[in-house]
Amino acid sequence: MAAPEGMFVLEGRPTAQLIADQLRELIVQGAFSPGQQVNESALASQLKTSRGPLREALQRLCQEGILVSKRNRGVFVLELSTEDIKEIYAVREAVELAAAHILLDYGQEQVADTCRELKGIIRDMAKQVAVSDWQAIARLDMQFHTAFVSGTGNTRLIRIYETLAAESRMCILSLEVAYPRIDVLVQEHQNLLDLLDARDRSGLQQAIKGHMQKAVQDLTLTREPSGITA
Amino acid sequence: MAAPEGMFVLEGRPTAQLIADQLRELIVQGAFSPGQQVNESALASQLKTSRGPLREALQRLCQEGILVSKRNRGVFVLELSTEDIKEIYAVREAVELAAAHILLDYGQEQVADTCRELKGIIRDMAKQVAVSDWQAIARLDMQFHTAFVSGTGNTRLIRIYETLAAESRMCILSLEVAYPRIDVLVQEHQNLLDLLDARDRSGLQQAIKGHMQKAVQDLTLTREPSGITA
DNA sequence: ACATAGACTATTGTTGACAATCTACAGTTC
DNA sequence: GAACTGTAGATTGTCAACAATAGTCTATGT
Repeated sequence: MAAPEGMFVLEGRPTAQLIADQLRELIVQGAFSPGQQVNESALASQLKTSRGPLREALQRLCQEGILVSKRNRGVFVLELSTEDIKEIYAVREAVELAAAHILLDYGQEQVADTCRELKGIIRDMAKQVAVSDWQAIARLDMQFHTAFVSGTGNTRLIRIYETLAAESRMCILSLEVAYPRIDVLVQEHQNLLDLLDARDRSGLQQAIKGHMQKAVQDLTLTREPSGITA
Repeated sequence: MAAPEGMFVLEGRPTAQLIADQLRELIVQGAFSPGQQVNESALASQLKTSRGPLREALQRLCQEGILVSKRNRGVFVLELSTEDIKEIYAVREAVELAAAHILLDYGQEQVADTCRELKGIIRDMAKQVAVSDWQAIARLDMQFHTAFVSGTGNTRLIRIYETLAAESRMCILSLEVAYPRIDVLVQEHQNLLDLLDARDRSGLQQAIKGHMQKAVQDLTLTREPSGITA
């Protein structure tokens, strides 16, 4: 018996995961300041739940890396160092490069859906750039890259990237307005899309590397004015 | 006041993490059969703890992917499909390729420690091959690759790879003796080490790709005799 | 005045009991 | 005999109270 279309099981996912998703969104939106301790009891009552499920959710976020746990001390919001930023973008580069290769191994028609989705995101991005809604731009930026990786259909790659996306949003958030080149932003993503659509493997590869390198530069320069490159 | 050398805080890590590590090792060693339900109460008493901490540990393992959780049903040991195997090795390839590039961007002397460690692992592997201790061989195999990635020093990349390593061991376990070419095993890893030591970037790149491709072939062929390659 | 020892407080870690939900089996009806 | 409904058992999900730990503040002695 096939379930009627549009009818889905109520809350099929575990509660802890739902709470974790909610909390993650709060954190990447900056509801907590970096380094701040997360009080279990307070949060539990705020989210209308008990400490048990909440602790399970915190466990998840600790493993994802956006929270850090210290025994008998509690959990704290991750403080990002320049080292962290470099790490995050190095891994993002690796994942996106892999995604690019996987996508280009597929046929043109299989990539079409992804291209269409990316195109839509770029259009939305352009709109938000016109209004200078930074929060929305940051979200769409990550949405673009997440959609790109999702195109591979590799669930593990996608899961990994979602974690990286959350951390990236924290990076961007932690230094406020960190998009020094708004005008280039849309153009740069459009370029990635064009290269994918043109199936230009080495071009796309180079573009991804460049995109990540620039991001790290932008993010680290505002932190360490002269750049203490070890 | 710096803590005295060699003296470490008793159980500095959260309990849930310790339990998770213990459980992961049990699962990877095959103490549970794939698809089997994990009974919380039973496990809790076995591990001399309560259901609370145990559930937190299970959350961790669910997120890692070696357990799957169904609401109001419980958690079950992951059943690996051929699709899963392809996914896992695709991501492993991506991570190891990234690790290779990062390592080769370092200086020769920085890579030396990693090479030394890898050499030791290969030596141990050769010993276990002589005795045909499959469990030990599987462990050393993953230890080699984990050490390789650890050489990068990128904590995020390492964490990702540890999860993949656990899943890989489950792959190998689920089809019993899955090393059809014992003699080549040591040689193949030695080859990877030599290429790293020689700083042969493209050679190492190709070797990693080949290594992973062969692994997927070995693992999937025993499952689907004629290979239903979609 | 400074350092140290003690108690105090706030927060986490753990436990056991209670409630909600699902699967399986048995009984009933067509 | 087959299909459906209702009940029973087991297991997970949730909660609130208890215990333990780390950090802080104060008091005391040198």
